[in-house]
Amino acid sequence: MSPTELAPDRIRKGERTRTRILEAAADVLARKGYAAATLTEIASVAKMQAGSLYYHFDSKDAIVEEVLAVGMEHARDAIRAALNAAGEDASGHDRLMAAVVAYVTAITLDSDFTKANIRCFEESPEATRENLAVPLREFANGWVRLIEAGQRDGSLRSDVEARVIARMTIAAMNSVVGWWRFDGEFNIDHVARMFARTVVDGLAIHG
Amino acid sequence: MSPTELAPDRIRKGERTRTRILEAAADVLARKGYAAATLTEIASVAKMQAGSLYYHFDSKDAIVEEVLAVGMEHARDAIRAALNAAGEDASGHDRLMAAVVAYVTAITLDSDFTKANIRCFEESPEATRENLAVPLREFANGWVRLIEAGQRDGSLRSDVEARVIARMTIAAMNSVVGWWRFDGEFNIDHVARMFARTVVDGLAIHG
DNA sequence: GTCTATAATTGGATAGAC
DNA sequence: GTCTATCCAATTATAGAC
Repeated sequence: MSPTELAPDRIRKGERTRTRILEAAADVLARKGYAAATLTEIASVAKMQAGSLYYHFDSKDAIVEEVLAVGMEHARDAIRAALNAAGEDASGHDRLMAAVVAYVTAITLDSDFTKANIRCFEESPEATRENLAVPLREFANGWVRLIEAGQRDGSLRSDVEARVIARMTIAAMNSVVGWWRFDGEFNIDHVARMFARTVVDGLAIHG
Repeated sequence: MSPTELAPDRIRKGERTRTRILEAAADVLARKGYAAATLTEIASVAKMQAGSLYYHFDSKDAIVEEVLAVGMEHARDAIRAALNAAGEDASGHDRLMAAVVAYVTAITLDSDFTKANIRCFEESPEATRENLAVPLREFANGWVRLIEAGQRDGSLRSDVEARVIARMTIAAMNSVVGWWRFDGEFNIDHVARMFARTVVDGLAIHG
């Protein structure tokens, strides 16, 4: 907190504009995908001109990268909260179930950041994907650890490879953002529970 | 068969070039995605110049559309063959299991056309997706019917919505092309059976 | 049928006024 | 901080020679 820093409300103003741009970018990226998302449209949604974006960001890819990173954080936070609610001593099966329901709910009902991340990560340039490799791997590893914990405590079947099933589960959950609509036929909580019942109970040891 | 048609070997020659272009396009589309696949690179792989493509096709999107359509046909054929082999009187559970193994195998080991379809369909222009809406819906409906048949004959659980689980299953299977490598850690037949065990046995009625 | 050359368009990025 | 004007690179598509 040095005396040379800007006045508090001036910081907030600059931050607000930056946030407005990121929200606009998340909206456009989620709807159009990486390549079709133009700076002109992002600026338009943010109610400014394309050139003005460069005062706040160095490049299109810098904007995209931050949107995707925020999307991953949102998802991670939602899962963490659900796992804390479930408790450390719940079975691996029950914790995986809770994580699936939380994640599916988060990516459909929450901000556009998670949707943008899911839709655009694979389409984005290699440099962007490399910069996000650490949080992405951490995200994937979280699912692997959940499954492995269930295999260890005997609540999930052990004759499948946790790393493979984790990838499969993530893809299955992510697909929901491609077709689910808020005003559609299915209640998202209903969808999330069907997923959990199929994938998680498919892993369950029945007895 | 009018007398004005071209000589047979001339037809074959023209067809071969056309096929070479489609194969080159499938290769590039599968590796780079829709937007990053340039006509220059497609032409280069097909050993010709970009301008020459226009003798055989009207536009980039015409090429893309045909590649994606062929990809869907390949996948459909692989599934059909497996279902025929399983037989009409196999249980819904066993037929779904056979279809999953066949499809996962097809999209990883077969031509680039299926991979291009899986990677590029969502990124492709709206007009392209609309033109392919009928075969796509037919593909999805095939999985729904497989699941519903199993629910009717009592071999699959009925407390989930077949349309939702079909979409989930398709996405889970498609995700394999994103990470599986021929020379990687996992045998694809092994992966396919793990998927079938998890998703299909997750739907199974245990007793 | 294929090539070379080029038109036409688009979209990311920069410069300078205000 | 934002705008307007403009540059520059890339890419689809066309024209005409061979």
